Amino acid sequence: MPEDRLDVMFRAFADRTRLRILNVLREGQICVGDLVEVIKAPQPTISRHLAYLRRSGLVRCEREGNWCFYTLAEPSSAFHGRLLDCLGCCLGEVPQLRRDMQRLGRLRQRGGCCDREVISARRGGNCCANANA
Amino acid sequence: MPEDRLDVMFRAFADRTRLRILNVLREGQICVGDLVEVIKAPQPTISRHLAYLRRSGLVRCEREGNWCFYTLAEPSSAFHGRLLDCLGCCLGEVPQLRRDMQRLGRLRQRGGCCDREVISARRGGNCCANANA
DNA sequence: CGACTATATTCGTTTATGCGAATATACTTG
DNA sequence: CAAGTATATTCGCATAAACGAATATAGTCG
Repeated sequence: MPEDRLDVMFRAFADRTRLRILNVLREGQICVGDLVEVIKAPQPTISRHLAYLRRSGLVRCEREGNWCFYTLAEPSSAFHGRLLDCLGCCLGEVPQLRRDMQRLGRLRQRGGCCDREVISARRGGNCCANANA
Repeated sequence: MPEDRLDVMFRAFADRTRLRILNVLREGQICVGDLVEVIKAPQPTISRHLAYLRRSGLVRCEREGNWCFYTLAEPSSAFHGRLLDCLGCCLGEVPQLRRDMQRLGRLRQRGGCCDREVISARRGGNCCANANA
């Protein structure tokens, strides 16, 4: 366990985009495309922050077909656990996080980009508003 | 209460020197000169980090004659409280913090730079190894 | 295998952050 | 008020961190 793991974790929380991602993950697993929708940031930005969070040990990623589902990692130490407690308190202090939760709720209702039914119903047009194609 | 107060607090913890200062403050109030001794960093560096911590609301400062005594601020929110809980866990994960505590202990034994007895006993030579004079 | 979708990474640039050196300020004491 | 001590701030620089744009990779499906 590297000596600076702790600094890296604190830094993860110190960036607003990463904090928002972590907060969204509290509601359970989510795929990258849905995160892009909820956070409303470009996909590469989200992926880069997710990479940071992976390296820091705060999130885990599980691939399923084309999709990568991210979840909060199980606390690996007392410190890690307390940090997640902080996360729980953030909602009360940052309106932006509440707005994210609202968007997440609406997204869940209509089915995210990796929802099987949604996918089969969809003819053309891709999931996460990639400006690429 | 500014919207980004929370980010600022997280960032306070994300710097190793500031984390060390906060950890030392858990033992009670301390003057800047003693902090310089314990952390073993130049005085302007310490003062700059203390300024950051003051602005973030994490520490308070009380002047007494020539000395400024710093203490951890009372938690101003649930979030703030949880953040301090994290701080308590850091000791178990960062050996450097334990070494700081040892230096602090030894310093307390022989009396810090603002110890009245030490001051009166001292003839010439200043407190905090300022390279200025 | 080729087209397509979802996600990840790289590159170049901008911006934020920390530091050393120098200096300023606040207070005390003679 | 002058000298001395403790602390704070400013400035210039070096490094780190975040971002947009472009591109690469991994998987699916026909």
